[in-house]
Amino acid sequence: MVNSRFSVAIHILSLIATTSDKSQLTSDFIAGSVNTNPVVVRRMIGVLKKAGLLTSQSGIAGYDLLVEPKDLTLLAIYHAIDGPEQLFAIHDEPNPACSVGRKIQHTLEGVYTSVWYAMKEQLQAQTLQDVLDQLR
Amino acid sequence: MVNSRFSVAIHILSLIATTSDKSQLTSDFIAGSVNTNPVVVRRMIGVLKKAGLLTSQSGIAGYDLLVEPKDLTLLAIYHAIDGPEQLFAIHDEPNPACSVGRKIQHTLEGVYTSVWYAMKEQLQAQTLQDVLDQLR
DNA sequence: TATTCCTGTAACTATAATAGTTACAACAGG
DNA sequence: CCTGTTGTAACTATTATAGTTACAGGAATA
Repeated sequence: MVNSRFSVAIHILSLIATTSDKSQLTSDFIAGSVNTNPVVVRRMIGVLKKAGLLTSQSGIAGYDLLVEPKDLTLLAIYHAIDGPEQLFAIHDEPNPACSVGRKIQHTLEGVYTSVWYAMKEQLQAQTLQDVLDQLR
Repeated sequence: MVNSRFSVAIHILSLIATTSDKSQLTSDFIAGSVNTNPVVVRRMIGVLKKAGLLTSQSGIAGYDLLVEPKDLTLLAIYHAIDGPEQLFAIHDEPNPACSVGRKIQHTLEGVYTSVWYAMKEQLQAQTLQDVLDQLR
């Protein structure tokens, strides 16, 4: 199972999208909703900011989305947090002297790529707005 | 990224399927092809055996598949090694006092389920025989 | 200006997953 | 017996993840 960063990122973005009172929207407040540490939140927000999904100003409470929820696909969020394009790890340096070992990496890459594409399609089909609609 | 057990399992099963000289097929030989420790191989084989995919006899070299490669889907292998049905972790105990926190877990479960189904379909569509064909 | 609240970030710690390793009991067959 | 093998428990090393402490610096305001 992959880590919970993707979940936390979606949670944070949902809060930013739905909280109208910006002065309330501090990393401390967000951390209280996510149930984690404010630094973990600020760290994640730094990543999302770097990816161009939101803005913030040092010293001032509040964050703003730079992309409309309906235009923000879950795939874009996934990429923002640097989610891997390969779901399954492939073991290192299988034996090239063995006919299976020689070709297994390339073969598995093909298999995993088809799996990843199917996943990708799902992530692209859903936006932050869809998530917000379900949160109501 | 998920661990490499799935890759190792497929590698091991491929070797068992393609090695005709059973006396050669020891955990040591397999470990040499995978490039890992024989105990790691025996451990994994124990798991696959428990799932009913192969047999072995204590003290005797050689393993035998119990399912025809063409009938063995990658999904079955994935399930055998207890691959999680949920790809992404969801953070624990979001704040129920917050409207987002209250519903985020359920919402994300729905999102991740649709992603998992797409993945599942791909894993079910490919068999060990497909892998063997590509290894040639 | 001093105070307060906030962001941004570095550095450290704790925990858990993963894989690798050592060790050894038990089985098979010459 | 002796050798080579499987099956398993137990331990270690490495890494990823998340949580935490600490603090520099911006912004607003009394």
